[in-house]
Amino acid sequence: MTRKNADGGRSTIRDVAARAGVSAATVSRVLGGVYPVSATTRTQVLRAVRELDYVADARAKAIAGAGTPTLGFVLDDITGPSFALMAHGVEREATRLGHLCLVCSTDGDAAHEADFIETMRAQRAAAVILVGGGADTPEYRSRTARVADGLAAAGSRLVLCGRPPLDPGAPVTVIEYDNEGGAYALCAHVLSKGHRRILFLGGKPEHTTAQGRERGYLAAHRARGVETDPALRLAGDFTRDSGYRSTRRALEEGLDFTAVMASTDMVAAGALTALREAGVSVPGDVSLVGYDDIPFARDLYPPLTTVRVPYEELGRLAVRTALERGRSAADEHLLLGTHVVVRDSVGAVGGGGVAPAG
Amino acid sequence: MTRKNADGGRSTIRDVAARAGVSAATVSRVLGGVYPVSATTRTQVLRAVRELDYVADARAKAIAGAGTPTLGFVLDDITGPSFALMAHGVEREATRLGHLCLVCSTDGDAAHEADFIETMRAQRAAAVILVGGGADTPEYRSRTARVADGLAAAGSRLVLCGRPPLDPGAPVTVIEYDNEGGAYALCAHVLSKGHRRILFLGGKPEHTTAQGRERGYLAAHRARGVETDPALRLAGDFTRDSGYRSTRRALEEGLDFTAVMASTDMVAAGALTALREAGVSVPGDVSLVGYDDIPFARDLYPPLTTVRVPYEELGRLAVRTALERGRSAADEHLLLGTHVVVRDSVGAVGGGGVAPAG
DNA sequence: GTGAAAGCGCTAACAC
DNA sequence: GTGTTAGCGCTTTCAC
Repeated sequence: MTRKNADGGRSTIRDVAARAGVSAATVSRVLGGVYPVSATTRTQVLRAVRELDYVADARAKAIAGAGTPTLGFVLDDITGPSFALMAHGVEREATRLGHLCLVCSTDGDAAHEADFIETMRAQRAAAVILVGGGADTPEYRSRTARVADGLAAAGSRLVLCGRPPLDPGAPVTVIEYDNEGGAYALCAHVLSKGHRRILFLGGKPEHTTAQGRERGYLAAHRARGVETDPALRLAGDFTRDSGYRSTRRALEEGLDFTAVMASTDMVAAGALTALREAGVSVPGDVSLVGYDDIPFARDLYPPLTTVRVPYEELGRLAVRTALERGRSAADEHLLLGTHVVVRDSVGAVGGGGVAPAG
Repeated sequence: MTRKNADGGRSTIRDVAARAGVSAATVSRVLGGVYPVSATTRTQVLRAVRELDYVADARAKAIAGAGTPTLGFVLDDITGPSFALMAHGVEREATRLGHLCLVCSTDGDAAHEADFIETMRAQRAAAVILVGGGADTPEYRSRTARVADGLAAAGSRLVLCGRPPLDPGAPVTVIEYDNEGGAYALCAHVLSKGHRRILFLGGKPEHTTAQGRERGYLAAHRARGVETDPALRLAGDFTRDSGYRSTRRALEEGLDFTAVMASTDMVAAGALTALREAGVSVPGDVSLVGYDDIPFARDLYPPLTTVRVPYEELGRLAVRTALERGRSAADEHLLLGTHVVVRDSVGAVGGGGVAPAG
C-alpha cells in the first residue's frame, strides 16, 4: 500500500522533489508537461508522484498563475426540468472547455444569489451565468449593473440568461429565448382551432418570462381581432402546484373557457390533473398547451402541445459566449428562437368547454 | 463610479492597505472579523474596501489556511428528476454548512468521473459524494477503494450514495436506500390485486440499483408462491425512451402480461405512452407501477403508483454524514427506507391483459 | 493595536 | 537540463 509522508497529510511538491532527488521546480516542470526534462529525471519524478499519490493543489496553482479557470452558474431551482437541462448544457460545455463549474440553486432567494455571486468573485471565476426570469425593477437593474461592473472590473463577466436585460452599456452578455414569439405562435395555433376563450395561467406578474409569454398571448388575440377577457388571465408561479390550484379555482368559479394556455409545461401538468379530476376531458372539452417542451411533455395524456425552448443549447451557448468572447467589453445580446411542437392536447372548438355558453 | 486600481485588474489586500494607510495584516484582521482592531482603523479599512470594491481571493485564503471548504458532488445525469432532487438536497445542505459545492454530471462516463474526482482532490475537497448505481465489478471495487484511500489519506472522504458498497474496511461512507425492500412491497401490492404475469422493465443487468429492484420483484413472487417467467424480465436503462421501446417490443412480440413494473418512473412514463399508443388501457387492461416517486408521477394518467425514495433528504444526509462525521476513519453504512405510494395505475386483474390467455 | 516577516504550495523568470 | 530565487495573495506568528 502506498502511504503518504509521515504526518498523514497530503504531500507537497517538495515531498515529491525530495523523494525524487530533484528540485521542486523540476517536479513542476515534468508535471507541467511541455518543458524539456531529461528522460531519467522524468521517470524518477513520476515514480515519486505515484508512490506518494501526489496531486497538486489546484488553489496554489491558481494563485501562482496556472490553474483551471472556473465558472459559476446560478439558477432558481435545479429541480425544475428546464433549468436542469440548461445546467446540463452549461456543465458539459464548461468541462469541454476545460473549466470547472460551480452550480448554485438559490430557491429564488435574492440574498442567497448575492452571496453566491460574491463567492464566485472570490474564486476569480471567469464568468458567472445567471438564469431564470425575475422582476425587472429599478432595484434589479441597478443592483445587477453593479454586479456586472464589479465582475467586469475584476476581469470576469456576467451572463444573463432568460433574464431581464440591463440598460445598454452595462458590461453583460444577455442571451434570451423568444418568450413572446413562442407564445404568440402557440396562441395563434389555439385560436386557429376556433377557441375564443383561452384561460392564461401566468406566472408572477413581475416575472419577465411570464410577462413575455403573456404578451404573446395578448398579441395573438389582437392579431386575430379577438378580444381578451382580463378575468381569464390568472397569476401564479411556474410550479406544477400553481397550475393545479389555479385551474381548480377557475373551475370552481365557473369561469368560461374552452382552452388553457399554461405558461410552463409544469403548470400545464398541474392544470391537466385538475381538469381530469373535475371530469373535464382534454382536449374533448378543453384544450391545453404548455411551454418549454420538457421531456415529460410527450408522456402526459394527451401528449402536450407546447413550445420548444432549446435549453441545453442555451446553456452551452451561454458558456461559449462568456468564455470565447473577444476581449471587447461591449455588451452582447442574443435572442434564440423557439417553435411550437404540436401534439394532441389541442382540439377544435365545439366539444363544449367547461361552462354553459354565456 | 468606484474604480479599481490603475491597471484595471482586481485589487489586492495591499491595495486596500495602502489606501487605508495601514498594513496588509491589519486589513486581514478587520476582514477576519474577530481580532481586536481600533474603531477608527476598522472604519478606514472598510471604506477602502468599499471604494476599491475589494473581494479577497478565496484561493489565496484557502492556501493560507483560512478559506471555505469545498465539497464535490458527482452524478450520472443532472437531467434525471430523481438525481436533480438529490443535487438540490446536497447543494442546500452544503451551503447551509458553509461549504462550496462543485457539481459534475458525468453522463455515465467513467473517465469523466475519474477526472472529476481527481479535480476534487486537487481542490482539497472536504468530501466527494458519488451517486447513482453502477456495475459492482471487481474493477469497480478496487478502483473505488483506491480512490477512497487516496481521498482519506488526503484528509478527505468518499461518500457512496445508492452505489455498490465496497469491501469492509474501505474508508467510505455509504448511504443506500432500500431498492429491494421497496420493490418487494410494490410488487406484493401488484400481486395482491391478482396479477400473475408482471412484465419487469429493468435496467442494465450489471447496474446494482436495477438488480436490487429486480430482486425485490423476484422475492415478492417467491413469497406468494407464484412462479416468474424469465421472458417477462427485460433489460434496458433508466430512461423514458428505454421504457417506451421495451414496452413496444413486448407488445409486438405478443408477450402475455397483465401488469408492468418499471424500474423507474421515467421508464414507466415511456411504458405508459407505448401502452397508450397501442390502445391498451391502464389500468383497465394492464396495470403499471414505477419507482422513485418523482414529482411528475402524479400528473401522469393514470396517476402512477410508485415507491417513494427520499432523494432530497438523501442528499442532505450525505452531506451531513460526510462533513460532521466524527474523526473516526471507520466506515459507516446507512440504509434509508422507502415506501410505496398508491395511486391509480393498478387495477384488479380481470380486465384482461394484452394477450389472449395462454 | 499594529507592523514586519515568514510561510501556505505552487510557477516562472533567471542563472549556470 | 536543472537548481535558485522570487513572487502569487493571503494569514499568522512574533515583536513592539
